[in-house]
Amino acid sequence: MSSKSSARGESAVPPLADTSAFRAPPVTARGARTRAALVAAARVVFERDGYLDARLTDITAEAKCSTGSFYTYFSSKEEVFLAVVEEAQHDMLHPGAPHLDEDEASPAAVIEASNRAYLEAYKRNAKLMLILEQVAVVDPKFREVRRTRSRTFAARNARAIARLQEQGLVDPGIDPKMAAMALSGMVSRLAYNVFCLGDKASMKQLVDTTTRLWVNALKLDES
Amino acid sequence: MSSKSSARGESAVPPLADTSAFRAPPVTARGARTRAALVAAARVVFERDGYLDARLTDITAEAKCSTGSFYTYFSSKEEVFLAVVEEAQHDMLHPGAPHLDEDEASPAAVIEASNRAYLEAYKRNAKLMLILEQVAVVDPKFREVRRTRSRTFAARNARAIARLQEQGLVDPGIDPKMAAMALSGMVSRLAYNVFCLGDKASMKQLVDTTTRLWVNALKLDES
Amino acid sequence: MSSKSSARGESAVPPLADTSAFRAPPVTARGARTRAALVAAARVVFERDGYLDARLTDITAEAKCSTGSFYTYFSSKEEVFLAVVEEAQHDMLHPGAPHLDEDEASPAAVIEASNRAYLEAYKRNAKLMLILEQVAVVDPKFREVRRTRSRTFAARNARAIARLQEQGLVDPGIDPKMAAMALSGMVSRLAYNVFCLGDKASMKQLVDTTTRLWVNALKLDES
Amino acid sequence: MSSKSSARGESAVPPLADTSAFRAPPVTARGARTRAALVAAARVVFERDGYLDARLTDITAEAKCSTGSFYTYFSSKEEVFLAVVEEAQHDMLHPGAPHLDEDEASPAAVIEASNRAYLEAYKRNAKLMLILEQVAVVDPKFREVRRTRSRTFAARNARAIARLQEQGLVDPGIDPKMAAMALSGMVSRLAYNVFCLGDKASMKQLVDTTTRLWVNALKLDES
DNA sequence: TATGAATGAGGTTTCATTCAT
DNA sequence: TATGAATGAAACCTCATTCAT
Repeated sequence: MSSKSSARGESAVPPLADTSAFRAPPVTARGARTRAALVAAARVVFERDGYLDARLTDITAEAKCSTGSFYTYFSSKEEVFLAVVEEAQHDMLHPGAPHLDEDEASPAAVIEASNRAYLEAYKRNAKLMLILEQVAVVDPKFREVRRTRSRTFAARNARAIARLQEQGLVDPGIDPKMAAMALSGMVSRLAYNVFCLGDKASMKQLVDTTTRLWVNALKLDES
Repeated sequence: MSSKSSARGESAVPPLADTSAFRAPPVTARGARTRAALVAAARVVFERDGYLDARLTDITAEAKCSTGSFYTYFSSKEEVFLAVVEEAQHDMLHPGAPHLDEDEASPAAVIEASNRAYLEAYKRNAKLMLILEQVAVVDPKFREVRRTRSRTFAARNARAIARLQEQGLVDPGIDPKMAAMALSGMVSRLAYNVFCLGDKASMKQLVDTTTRLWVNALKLDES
Repeated sequence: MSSKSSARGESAVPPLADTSAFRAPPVTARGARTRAALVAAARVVFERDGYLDARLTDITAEAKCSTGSFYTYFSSKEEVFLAVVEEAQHDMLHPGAPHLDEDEASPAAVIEASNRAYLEAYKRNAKLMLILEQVAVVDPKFREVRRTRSRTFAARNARAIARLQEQGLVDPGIDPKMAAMALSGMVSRLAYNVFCLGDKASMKQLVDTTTRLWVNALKLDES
Repeated sequence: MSSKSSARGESAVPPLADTSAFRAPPVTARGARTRAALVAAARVVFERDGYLDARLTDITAEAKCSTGSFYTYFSSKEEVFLAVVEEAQHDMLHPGAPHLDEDEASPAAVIEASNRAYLEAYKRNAKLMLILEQVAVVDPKFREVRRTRSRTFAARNARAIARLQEQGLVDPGIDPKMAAMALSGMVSRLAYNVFCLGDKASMKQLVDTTTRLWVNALKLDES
């Protein structure tokens, strides 16, 4: 259970948790295949049944392997869930869509692109995010996973706001960290309400509204 | 167990659920005391252990009565939880603090007072809100309770924004409903992050930031 | 889990363990009946199948009650076993047979009566003693139970030897405690070998041999 | 797996079991090394975890070889344990210490030397003896191993007592076999209590007490 | 109105052993 | 001779709810 820090290259994204002390990773190709099948199967089952109602035997059945094999790679339901969430989290934090060149595009366009990317990634992973929200309430480990996402976005946005303030484009009376926390939260809560809880709004409405409110809230000078 | 709306006089707050079909309310004074003790005990146990880990026997033990007595007043765990949440929800929607007179105070002052009242009510009920968030994910009935709160606030705010637009004080390009949803969500998500998940921010920071962002976002004319 | 000392009146026998913190004892007659049935059933199953192979469901089936009822009275297999062993231990330490009056009977007769009583009690409880021996190796709690028995006998015998030394009837060069430990061990090991492991010897041989060896070993003056 | 006796030359020690039908002994030097590493590792793991809790994977990990390799040399957990116990049993029955010359030394000195040798060998192998005691209760094959040790000592002692009776040095009223069984048991039970269960006594106390009690019990004429 | 004993379904987890490479 | 992934049966325990007293 010792905590070895695992370098992840230049990525600014902190790892979800120390997974190095868990089950040993597979050394053969067959092992890797089985493990991957289990993670994929787990995602299916978790999204279908929720965390609590997901039964390990359903996961192994879906992965077409025996119960025992599950424990070759994971030591508990919690641990597969972490593996599944880690994949999704990666997609959330690094959506494939190419970022706009911040030097060329207008700040408003950058904000719009960023909000759209976030909302679309959220939509792709909505079911899992719902489950994560539920588990995070109960399990501190997953609470941390969830907060890692929030804080990563908030920090990213705080830096962007500060930069715009330096350029004289944004209301200098604003605290970049608090504003970033509030505005990021606004977007994610909206995403949660719409994609997870079923509030009604189109993607266009979401992108337009969030972008306009960001721009207004920051008093972004669009001249 | 289905949720029929039942008028409750002039209150604008929709009831959480139809409680008329549940257990008959206590008729004797002793019965009323026992029931009250159970609700209080349930709040303690739910806040301490969470919904799923709360055991009925712990609640009855805390209330110093027998297991059987529980079923004299409630027909299930769900039902006591509803009773507990109903109390808290009432406090959230009708915080004791006197509202400013909207006709005399400036719009910004009204927004600030409103945000402060919300944040303080959230803080008082944070533990329970956390549990409710968890249960809402799983149980549609409580999802409804949660959304009732969101929509009550959003609707209230949407009306206020529309009124300010009519008075020419707010950016007419804004969709009052979407903006209200987004801005209310911003406040509640902030409250959730800080009071439930432990993010760090002072009450002053929260009130100042949310107020400024609301004012900016709406392009509220403060002249 | 707090450890309340429970007085047991004038008995010199220490309790096996603190059972007061376990499940609450039954308060109704029906409860007492069920609990007693479970203990009796447990003894049957443990003696038949051994500790490890004893399944809780076999015990409840034998006691004609549901699995759940088991957990009303005991929190684990370990705990019923303790209850069963406690009964047997009581029989071992207080065999019903009336002790000889030590003032009137000759010391050798007292020794013989004592050895016979021990051997007969051991024979009655042999199956359970075997199981206890097995469990004691693994579980410190039961190791303590087992040592309690050894030490109770050794202490009792040490006092008797010391008294005889004071009366000038026994070799003064003997250390009463070590001798008692050794001679008590001799009898119990013999009992174990014969009644548990199947070595062959008649009760008469056992009583005669142990008595003679005790008398000789202590150089008991029989004049 | 049945236990056929197979002569092993002049040794008076009966073999524990027929090992000829087990896995073929290693033919290469590497194989011999692996097998030896497994036996050594098994002793470590058995002493540390007990028989039941010892996992084959722990043994192979300790021996730094793969799971599969285990089955190249042993066909089951039982079989390694037998190999481990056989080594220890050999040490118990043939302690390296040179026996006194029975023709020259006094009988009491022979008894003392014999008891000391036994107690010291027991001390060396105490942990394993504890495990064996546990397994013997459950598995007839190991019960036999254990009884082999008891009976070997008892028989050896019975012959010695009979010889001393023939020489007129010992109480003729004693049954040599029963006395040997009882007195050997006394020593081994003492060793078990002190070295396995943690009763307190020094080696000197043990040797002095057992020797004196033997001498007294046999009414050994030391003139 | 109060009591507390009884119910019972069903998922998680373990690890000796096999066998394809 | 060495490797390590795959197998799968089997049993403990929980706790919301009922109901006889």
